[in-house]
Amino acid sequence: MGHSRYREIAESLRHSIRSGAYPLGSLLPSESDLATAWSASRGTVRQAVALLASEGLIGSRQGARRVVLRRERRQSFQQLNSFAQWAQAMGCEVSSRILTRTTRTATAEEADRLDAEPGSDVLYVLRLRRLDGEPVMVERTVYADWVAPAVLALPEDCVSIMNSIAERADIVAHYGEHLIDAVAAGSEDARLLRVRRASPLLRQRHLTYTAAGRAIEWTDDRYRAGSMVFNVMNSVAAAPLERRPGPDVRG
Amino acid sequence: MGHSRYREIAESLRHSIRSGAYPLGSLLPSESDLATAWSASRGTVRQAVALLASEGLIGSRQGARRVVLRRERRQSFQQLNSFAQWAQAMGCEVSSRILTRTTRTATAEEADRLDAEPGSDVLYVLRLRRLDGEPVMVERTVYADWVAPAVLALPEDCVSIMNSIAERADIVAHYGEHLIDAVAAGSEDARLLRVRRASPLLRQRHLTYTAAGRAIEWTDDRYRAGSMVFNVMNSVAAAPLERRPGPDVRG
DNA sequence: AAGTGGTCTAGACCACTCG
DNA sequence: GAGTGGTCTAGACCACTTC
Repeated sequence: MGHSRYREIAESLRHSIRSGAYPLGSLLPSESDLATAWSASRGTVRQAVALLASEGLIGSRQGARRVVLRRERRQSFQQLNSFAQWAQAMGCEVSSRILTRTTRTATAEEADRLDAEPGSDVLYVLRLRRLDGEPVMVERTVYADWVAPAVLALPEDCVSIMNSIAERADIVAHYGEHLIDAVAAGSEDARLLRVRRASPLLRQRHLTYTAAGRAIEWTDDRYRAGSMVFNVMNSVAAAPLERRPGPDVRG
Repeated sequence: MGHSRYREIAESLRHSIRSGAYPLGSLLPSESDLATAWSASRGTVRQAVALLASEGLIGSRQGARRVVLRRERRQSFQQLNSFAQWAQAMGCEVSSRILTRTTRTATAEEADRLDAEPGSDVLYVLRLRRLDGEPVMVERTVYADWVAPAVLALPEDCVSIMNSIAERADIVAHYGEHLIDAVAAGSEDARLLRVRRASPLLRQRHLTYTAAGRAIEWTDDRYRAGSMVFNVMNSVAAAPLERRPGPDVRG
């Protein structure tokens, strides 16, 4: 993630947008103007503006100047994957407690998600997570067997498991897949989050992979309604988020 | 969306991945191999694989071959923005009915979202949407005043309002911003969706813009729990989705 | 008609992975 | 050390928007 010419140009444009030098709805300079201003080739300038477009800051259409759509940058991979890093970036005081940590046989779905043998062992972890002291999220994770020893070695108030196993065991997340829907609180959810049974929760299930495509964990996170919102920008050129039919669309 | 060389290459690779010629976890040919095979330049090949990466199908790391992460393609902008196009692509029979269509004064939030004068008029539309006959989603939309005439002219069982106003009034959506969370069903929601009051619903609010950045509509869609799931893939290189704090994170 | 972004080429050097 | 992807250049032509 070192410095490169196009990142430098992108960072400068990002700063100009954030500071209001290019207000919302205004037009960016043309590619050739930027190229001469930075004495870079047009290709390099295009890499810079493509980066901003992928962050949702600007939009482009053939034949017209690029337009400013947002002022602020979208958050990083780490912040989407890690509750702790998201919360800390927002300036909230985050705390976590592991309530259960047991080795058990994987269910059929868990084995499938983790790409493990049916009937093999997984490590199940139940955690309650708080923001500024308020219980906000219940997290239920199964870790693949090869990750389990690193997770078992952590203290029960560990703030970021993914962070810790990256540092201590060199297990690093590179890709993630996320499924987002709404569910009714079960009795355990209700007790831990201090809400009524069957009240609405926002659920984010996610599967995390290494760079080589090996599954690390499969997680079911449930947020108290009102405590979190997911946000996505899209355009005709790119639609990162997808809808899927739920299991009971038909009757 | 015409054909171009890199789209042609991307489509071919996408087909090879889907058909299993490149199985999950396998490595793609190198850029130079692809370039000679297609007698294209390396730049063009890079555009093709960048497209697949943006769809979440493949991952890349400097120095290593590209790896296959998924078999299936992510859906399009239209399918994220339009319930009708999403449902039709899945092969469901979709029907809609407009229950209310009234002109009223915009609330402060609506005026803000639509970038309109406070106190100006908007068109409010309440719709019930069904998949295969089952009520699945309640949609509440406010349209900007300049869009209202086109919407008022549509029949009450119009399947896709965005589609219709694109064809008839040349009002075309280019960008969208989406906020996803969970809410409890209100009494109107409960009656229309045939669920209990306060039961969980998945809410997708979205703001739609034209190519010039002008706001078209601000919508609150509520799905019966279990009828829909949002899906997103991310990587260290790109995180399209973002978390946000909800209004009541603090106590 | 002029300006702008979209596509494409044919090179080059560097940083990184892997055996 | 060989192979691979990441970055960059300096051109070219085309499609589209704008006036």
